[in-house]
Amino acid sequence: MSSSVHTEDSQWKNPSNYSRKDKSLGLLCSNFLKLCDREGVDSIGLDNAADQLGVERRRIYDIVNILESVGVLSRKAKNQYRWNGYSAIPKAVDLLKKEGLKDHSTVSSTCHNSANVIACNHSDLKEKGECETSGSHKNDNRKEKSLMILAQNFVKLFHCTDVDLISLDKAASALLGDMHDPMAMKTKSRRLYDIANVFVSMELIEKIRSPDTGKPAFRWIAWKGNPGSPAATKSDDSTRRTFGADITNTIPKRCRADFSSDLMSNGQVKRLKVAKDEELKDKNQEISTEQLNEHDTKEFVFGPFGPASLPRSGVSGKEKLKQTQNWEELASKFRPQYQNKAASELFAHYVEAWELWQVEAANELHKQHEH
DNA sequence: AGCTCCCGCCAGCCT
DNA sequence: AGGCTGGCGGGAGCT
Repeated sequence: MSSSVHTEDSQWKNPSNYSRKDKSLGLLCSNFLKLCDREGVDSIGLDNAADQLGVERRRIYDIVNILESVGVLSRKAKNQYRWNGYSAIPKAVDLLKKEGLKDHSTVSSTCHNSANVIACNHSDLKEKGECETSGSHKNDNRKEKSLMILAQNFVKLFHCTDVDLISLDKAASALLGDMHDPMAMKTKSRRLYDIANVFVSMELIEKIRSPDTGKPAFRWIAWKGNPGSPAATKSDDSTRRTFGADITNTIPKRCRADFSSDLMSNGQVKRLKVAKDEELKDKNQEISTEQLNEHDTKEFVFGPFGPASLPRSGVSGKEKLKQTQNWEELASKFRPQYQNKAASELFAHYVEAWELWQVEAANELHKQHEH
């Protein structure tokens, strides 16, 4: 099968034109997301993805593990992952946040700072209550070090601590806990780069240079944005690397005015956003379930909106219109954070589909009233 | 020169 | 036993 998702894919096979950025995890992630985020895609086979993306399977593991950490994917079976979509992120992050805050209160007596609290927490979304202090089991030790757990802990750093900007050093040492062996730090940094590049390509975080140290630092931007902060309103290209994940980040950083009010604090904005996202997700799940019930199968699991060509769900016209209005209201308050090209196109498609569907629903209701 | 991170080896797990 | 999964660190590209 040909690779339609490679951007400029001709040169990367040519050694003379080889550029490292063509193989970056961030770019690969973007391509992988393009591959998944399409009509009719419900599950993803790793082999298939690797083939289509023209990379070895090993790289796909990295991507899926990180995506799984924020709920975008979930493992279905060996070699098979379920595509949950971007709309799953807020819920997953909220879960992580709750988990992180809960652990903050339970282990804060043994951990010295908020960053270490995160590192002390070995649990993940699937395996709660397994925070073993000894780390005696090899398996547990391995799990603790897994990219998914690291990614989740990385996310927690942003959501369970007061810090806005997390430096590479700080993140690495936080993810390491009390251990500060240089080699371990180096290893952790490598993994951190992997995770960060994927998150950057998803535009969940951005990488900037710390104004104080000039060292790289990360900021959560997906919806925790502070409207007044410089990085939230303009792109700081001078401080950003131009290869790797940043290749997908050429567009100035998102405008968050749509879902952040001047009258609200950061926390309020975030809580509101999470609530909205959850509501949106719940509605989406409702609709998806109906679609699936009515039409066989695993055919479609869409993102936040269903395309116009979708079969009608079983809800009544009135309910449908009400649902439509709710969605419209939500859509007007909330704009997706993913402003890379693929996500923009996808969102444009959803909006268009949604408008069509809305008109049809209104017409149908109108007809019912007349008869 | 130091930072960044791709690449693939290989150990552990699963079927 | 063989395939799958993914931690890990060497070392090359990049700034």
